[in-house]
Amino acid sequence: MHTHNIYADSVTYSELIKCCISRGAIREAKIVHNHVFSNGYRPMTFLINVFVSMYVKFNLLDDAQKLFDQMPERNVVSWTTMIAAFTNVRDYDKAIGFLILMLRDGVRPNSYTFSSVLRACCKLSELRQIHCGIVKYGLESDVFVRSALVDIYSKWGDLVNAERVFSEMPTGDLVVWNSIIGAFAQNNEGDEALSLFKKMKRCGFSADQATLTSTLRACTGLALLELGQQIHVHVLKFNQDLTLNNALMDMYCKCGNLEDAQRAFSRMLNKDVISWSTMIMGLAQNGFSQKALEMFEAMKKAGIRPNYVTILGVLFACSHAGLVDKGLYYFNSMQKLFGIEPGREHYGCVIDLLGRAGKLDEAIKMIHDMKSEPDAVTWRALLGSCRVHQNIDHAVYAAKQILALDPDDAGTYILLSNLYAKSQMWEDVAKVRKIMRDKGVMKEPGCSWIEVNKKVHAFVLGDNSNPQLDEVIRELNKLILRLKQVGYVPDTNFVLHDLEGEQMEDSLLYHSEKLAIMFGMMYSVKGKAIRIRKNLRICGDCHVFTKLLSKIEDCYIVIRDPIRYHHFRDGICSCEDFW
DNA sequence: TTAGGGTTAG
Repeated sequence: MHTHNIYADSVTYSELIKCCISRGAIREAKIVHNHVFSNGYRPMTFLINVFVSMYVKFNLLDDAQKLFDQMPERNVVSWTTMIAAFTNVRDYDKAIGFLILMLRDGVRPNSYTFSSVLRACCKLSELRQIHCGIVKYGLESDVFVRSALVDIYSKWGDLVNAERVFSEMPTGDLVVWNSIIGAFAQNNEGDEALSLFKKMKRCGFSADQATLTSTLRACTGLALLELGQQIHVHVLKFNQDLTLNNALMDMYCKCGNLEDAQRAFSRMLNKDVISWSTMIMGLAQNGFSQKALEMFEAMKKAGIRPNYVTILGVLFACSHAGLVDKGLYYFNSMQKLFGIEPGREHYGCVIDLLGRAGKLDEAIKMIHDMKSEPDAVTWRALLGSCRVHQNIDHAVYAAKQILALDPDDAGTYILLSNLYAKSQMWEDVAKVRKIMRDKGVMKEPGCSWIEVNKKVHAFVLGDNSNPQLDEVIRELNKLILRLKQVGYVPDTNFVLHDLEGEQMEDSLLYHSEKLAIMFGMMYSVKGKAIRIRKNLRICGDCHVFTKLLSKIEDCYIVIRDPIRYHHFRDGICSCEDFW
């Protein structure tokens, strides 16, 4: 048989190997391999490629490489198979190394090669070089190459070039659309992601799992519950897609709708570590710490191994419920119990945990004990606690550390100046304000969003462009009067700077969340939850205001700030005034 | 006739 038609033999062998691969028959495949290479038979390059890729598919990369090394000649497929294999196991160095060897060998890369190797770029400059290669070889219009380019530019945060690759070529398929929608969704540009989603549908493409997952992520970022619910309808078509259901659950959690999140969670037949971690973190951020910890126990019982992120959720729950001992227990034993080395973020949670509980000295000690270098986020956790406990000395210390690492951090200047103001240290307030002016550091204006009838309404402190603003303020004034009659006193401690009396109270009265809540009360369906998302953390006065309001007007209000959620009902907030 | 792109939790 060996002396007859080599080509016909090769085709037969490759069919045989395909059979082995589809059945996962490694032993049989190896027998075929040995047979082919015995008796001095010299297989064609394409047949050896089949064996190389067979070993790759069986995750036997060493065997694949051994065979590759022995090949008398290698074509573009041989090289590309190895490059793709290294990229898939994240051995990016080797993938790029093989690309260079391939070029040196005089083999011309094609669209398969580039679509595989792009993920292996470890910096933007490397990516630019490979992009040049793509243009040079005339492969920039290949849809596989384009989707890979869009994706990798977005992973490096370069949305400008991602968008350029997307829009400068008229050709495109669903995956290219998914890449660009995912690019914006992953970089917190939900609005743009959603508008591309609409555009995609107008172009006649229908959404698949990946599209819906990214679109849900955009809704999650913007807290668009109504739109998210609309997408939920389409999710049902892909009933048990794990990734998509995880995204759906997260959307409900981040929109403060825990009932639907839990409903989605319990409907899932398969749950992975992300499903559980999402639910744990979702419960914790919404103030249901106890439930989050119960969920963690259930997860372990279900035999799912916690990972780095899971433990962050657990620590977050402990810290926001004031469970110091429990949190410290998990932190101190995470290595032993789950084999997870505490990272910077875990330290951040524990510093927060200690700080909230008023153990500021222990929190500082924890920072000094950290294995990794503390970063601005670490110090901010401490500063937040100093704010809660009004500890000026430690606050100044923490603020200095933050500003050394991040000199333009407006939030830190504001926090510091608020602390000084609260302690009536007006000279220090003025000093901080002066530094801000000199450095040109601008305070991010407070902004709140509310979705009513699938439309998003934004309220920004000091911005009068909203046409309904006058009406909202009129109603808000009436409401404030009613609240004052039942004991509401605006807490001017939260107004920074040098305003006095009436004026001081004014800027506080119109904080963006108050406007958004008022708008919600005026225009959304009565009895329905009023859900607000805001860009800054809620201030103490708005917190008091909203609690009282939920009681007097018998309404349910959910406010999501950048860190956590507040559910106001019947005069009580789910955070138990601890945030 | 072998090789390729997009989706989830902090």
